Amino acid sequence: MLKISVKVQFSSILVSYLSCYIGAIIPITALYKQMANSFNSISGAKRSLHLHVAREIARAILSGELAQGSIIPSEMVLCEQFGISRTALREAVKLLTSKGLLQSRPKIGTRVVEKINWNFLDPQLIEWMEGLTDINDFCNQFLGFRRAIEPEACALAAQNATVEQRKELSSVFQKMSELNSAPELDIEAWIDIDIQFHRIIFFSTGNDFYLPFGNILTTMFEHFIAYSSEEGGTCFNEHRLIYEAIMIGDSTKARETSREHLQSINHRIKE
Amino acid sequence: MLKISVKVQFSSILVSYLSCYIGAIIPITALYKQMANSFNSISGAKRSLHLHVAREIARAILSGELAQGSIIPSEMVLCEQFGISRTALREAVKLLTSKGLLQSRPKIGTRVVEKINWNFLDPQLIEWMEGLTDINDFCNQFLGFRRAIEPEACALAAQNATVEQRKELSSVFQKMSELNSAPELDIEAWIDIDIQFHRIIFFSTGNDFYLPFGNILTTMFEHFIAYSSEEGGTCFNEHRLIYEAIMIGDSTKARETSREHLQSINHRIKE
DNA sequence: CCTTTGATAAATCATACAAATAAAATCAAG
DNA sequence: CTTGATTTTATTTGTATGATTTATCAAAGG
Repeated sequence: MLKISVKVQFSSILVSYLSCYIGAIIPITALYKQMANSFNSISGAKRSLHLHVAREIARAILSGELAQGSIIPSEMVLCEQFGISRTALREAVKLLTSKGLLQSRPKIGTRVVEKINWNFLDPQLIEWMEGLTDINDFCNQFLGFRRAIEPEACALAAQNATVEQRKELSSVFQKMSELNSAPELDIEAWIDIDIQFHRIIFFSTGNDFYLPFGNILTTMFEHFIAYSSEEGGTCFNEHRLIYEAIMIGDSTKARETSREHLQSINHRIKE
Repeated sequence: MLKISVKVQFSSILVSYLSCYIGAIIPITALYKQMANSFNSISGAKRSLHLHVAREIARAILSGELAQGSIIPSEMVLCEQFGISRTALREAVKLLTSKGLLQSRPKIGTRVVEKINWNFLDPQLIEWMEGLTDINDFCNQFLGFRRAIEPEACALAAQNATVEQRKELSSVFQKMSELNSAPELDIEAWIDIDIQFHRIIFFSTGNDFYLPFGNILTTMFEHFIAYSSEEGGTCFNEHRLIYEAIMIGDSTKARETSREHLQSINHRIKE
């Protein structure tokens, strides 16, 4: 713990933010250690101190409480407020710098970068948005994005998937088929296998730029998108069409079926 | 500088890597400070020590010298090899962890994550690939990726661009037109304005998920893709068609013209 | 087979010093 | 006295280092 005298004047923004999310009076270290276990299970994101702090700062940025272009409080001030060492804080800042949220220079301080430069395609960043945006709008934007990516990915997969990948896709589809024919839909299992289905397609494109979308899709499904049982049922046929097109290597058909699939679905929102 | 005695046995992989890229004998700190100025101008990436180290480690991973799933040498060993403090090394590792390249746990060490989880859509990561991949293949993959993203982005921009964004696009197109009608094509200026043209389109989609592609495209153009003068000429008409479609809000036409543009181009490779 | 214990590597803390630079203070020329 | 250039100073991030804590594997012991 730092021993310098407390400066009374500091960013009112972050203070209000802190009191909102953590409570500014109790030293965060104690509070954190107290909560560590209960939080661990929720998202697995609080294992390390710097990650916890990074998340808090990121959410302050994403929510707009720390305005774009503004200078956040200096390292010393933040260390006090979070009750952590400079090492931990700096690692948190480095993490956010890497994602395009912050940028720091000597004497100037650490600045919140313009939204234009935020790396929205980072799964961790997407996770951190939970509860900060209008989920409905967010999911619709994501859908508008999937409509660009997935049809092309399916077309490429139909063309480039290796034998092993086709086998894997086949076995996943098999499980999908079993789940679908069961008397009652096991939603948990369906979500899991649905994610796997789409992941394999991205990995089968033979194009490195499509790889990250497997994780992005997974994050979105696990944090923002919910299923209804009817939907799972109706979706199966569409998945079958995509599957068949990829397996026979018909890229045009794969693109078409995927496009139709994405036109028909309407993401259900969590909670 | 660490004062512990040098352990003779360490990862031969990283050693060979080091001797290859930096030279293992001279302390890196000195060497780095010597090179700092000359490097600064090249990419601006060497300003800080941890960033420099992060880049080196990242390139060792991207090139495959540090195998996926393998454990990299411990902090102490790496500190010695790079001649830096643990602080700097840890910040470098945090940076790479944030990009999905590394993951570290107590007692285990720091592991290279599977390629599946690498964040290929991070501009910095793309920058670091310079010289490590077959550029031709890399650019073709990128083209296969643009073919998915850009037509949709153009369609969305036609639909959602604000008045200010349309004005901005218009002014950029104006400059494009001037450059095109000049007796001799100013390639530098054309690249610059071409990048701006596409950036504005991404920013005009009204969809946050498209925002990162502005920077990705910029990075690719600046580091991997070269222009020939004839190409700039033939491209102008295609840009005009896209521009007009967006300005009149015809999303279908915007999608089509963009698609045609991407079908016709054949990325020229740098050098 | 299960539990305990020890060794090890990362995680965090605390402190010191270096480097960069914005802003203030100083100096020089008109 | 004013103005512009220059130097100095103060502040903030950057780097280094050693101590301490925590998590986890692995081996010893019940």
